[in-house]
Amino acid sequence: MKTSVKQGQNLKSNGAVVPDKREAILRSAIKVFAQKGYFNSKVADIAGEAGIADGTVYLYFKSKEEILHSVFDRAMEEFIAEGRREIAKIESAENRLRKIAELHLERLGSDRDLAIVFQVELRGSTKFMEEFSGGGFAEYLEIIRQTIEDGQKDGTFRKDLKPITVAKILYGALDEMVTNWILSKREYPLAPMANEVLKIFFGGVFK
Amino acid sequence: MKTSVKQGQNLKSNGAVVPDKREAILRSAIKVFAQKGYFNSKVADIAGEAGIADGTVYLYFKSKEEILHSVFDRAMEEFIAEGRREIAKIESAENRLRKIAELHLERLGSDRDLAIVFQVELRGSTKFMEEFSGGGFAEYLEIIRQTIEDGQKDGTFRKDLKPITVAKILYGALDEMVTNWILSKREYPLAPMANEVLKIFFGGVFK
DNA sequence: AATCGCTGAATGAATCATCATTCATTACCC
DNA sequence: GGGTAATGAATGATGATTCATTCAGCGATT
Repeated sequence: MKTSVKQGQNLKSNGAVVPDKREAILRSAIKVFAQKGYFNSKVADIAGEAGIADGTVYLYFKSKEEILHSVFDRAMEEFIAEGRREIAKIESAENRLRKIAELHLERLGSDRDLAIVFQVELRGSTKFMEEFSGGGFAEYLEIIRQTIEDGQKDGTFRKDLKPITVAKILYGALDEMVTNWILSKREYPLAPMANEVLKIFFGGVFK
Repeated sequence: MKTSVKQGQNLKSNGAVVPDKREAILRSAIKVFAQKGYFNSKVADIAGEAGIADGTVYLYFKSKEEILHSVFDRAMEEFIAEGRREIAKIESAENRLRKIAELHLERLGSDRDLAIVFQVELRGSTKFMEEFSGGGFAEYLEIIRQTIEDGQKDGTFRKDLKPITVAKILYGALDEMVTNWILSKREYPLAPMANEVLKIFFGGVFK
């Protein structure tokens, strides 16, 4: 009985249903998950937020869990794709890392709900973390690691540290910036923190 | 019907119930939460693990949530107390930070289940994170921040960065070491990573 | 151009399983 | 015996998922 939007029925030649509504569900889910957390979110909440009936959700997703999965998969995919694209243009390892850090914070900083789901919900279960580990996350970390290794080879970075460890440290520092930003009452732009992180990461804190 | 341990009934003069069993519940909860995650853990699982009846849990805790709270509060309290104690003995800011990093990784590295609850479950809800934020976590970060500030004042550390930001970066890096350690299939000692983190934190990655 | 099926999307009330929590009963200790 | 601790079966809520039913678009037919 809702607004009853005359949705120009997106059908494929075959008959499979396409986006539009699926997309709406995903957006709603991000919002609801961000607000109440995955386990405290009811499928009915998501449906309500999307302005559709509870049952409709199941025409697009097999289960509540699959929704969370999709949220993650889609975002991570885009994220990595953009990362690779941007990085490819850049010459020096230093500037590539710089770009990675900036993108990382810009992306999450521009969509708070998504950031919350990423920082908070994705970590909410070891199960998920493990899948995450084996999936997009590992890939992301690998990009950073590779860049570090490049920098070591060309003599920009010191060579007495394992690239993977260095990558984790950079990632961890960025990640913490995001988490703090999410939890902070104050509103502030996240992206500029990239520079602070990099100052330390590159030069250290010693005077 | 279990083992029926003749537990030397620890009663206080008044009549309040004391540890022993409460402690057992807490330990069991850490184990169970670590294994299945808070929301997937049944109170019955915890009781079972502790070898007591379901209802008994409620003689010691008001609710399932209170158990999680207690797990966190107790651990964080100890953690911070030990931190302060150890730090007080040390002269230089540099070495104080070194000690903080070591303790951080030693502590979590010596109790994997607790580490999992900390890294994964505590982040599983914004609600919890916020309480956490206002509580032990903020206190911990403040200790680090203060130490950085000390180091800036005595000229050990560069002064062009806000201490709080620097503190977050160090914390984030350590935190990531822990998370990776938890998720890793391989078994390796966590504590030694402190040194790696500090090398970068102090000196940076530039050659 | 009005009517008539037809098809697949959408609905939302009903189902069914899952637990957290309670509490009447029992066991234990002084 | 009296009081406290422990038990574990019963309760009650909750909420994911299902599915019988309705609805909307549309080509065919008259």
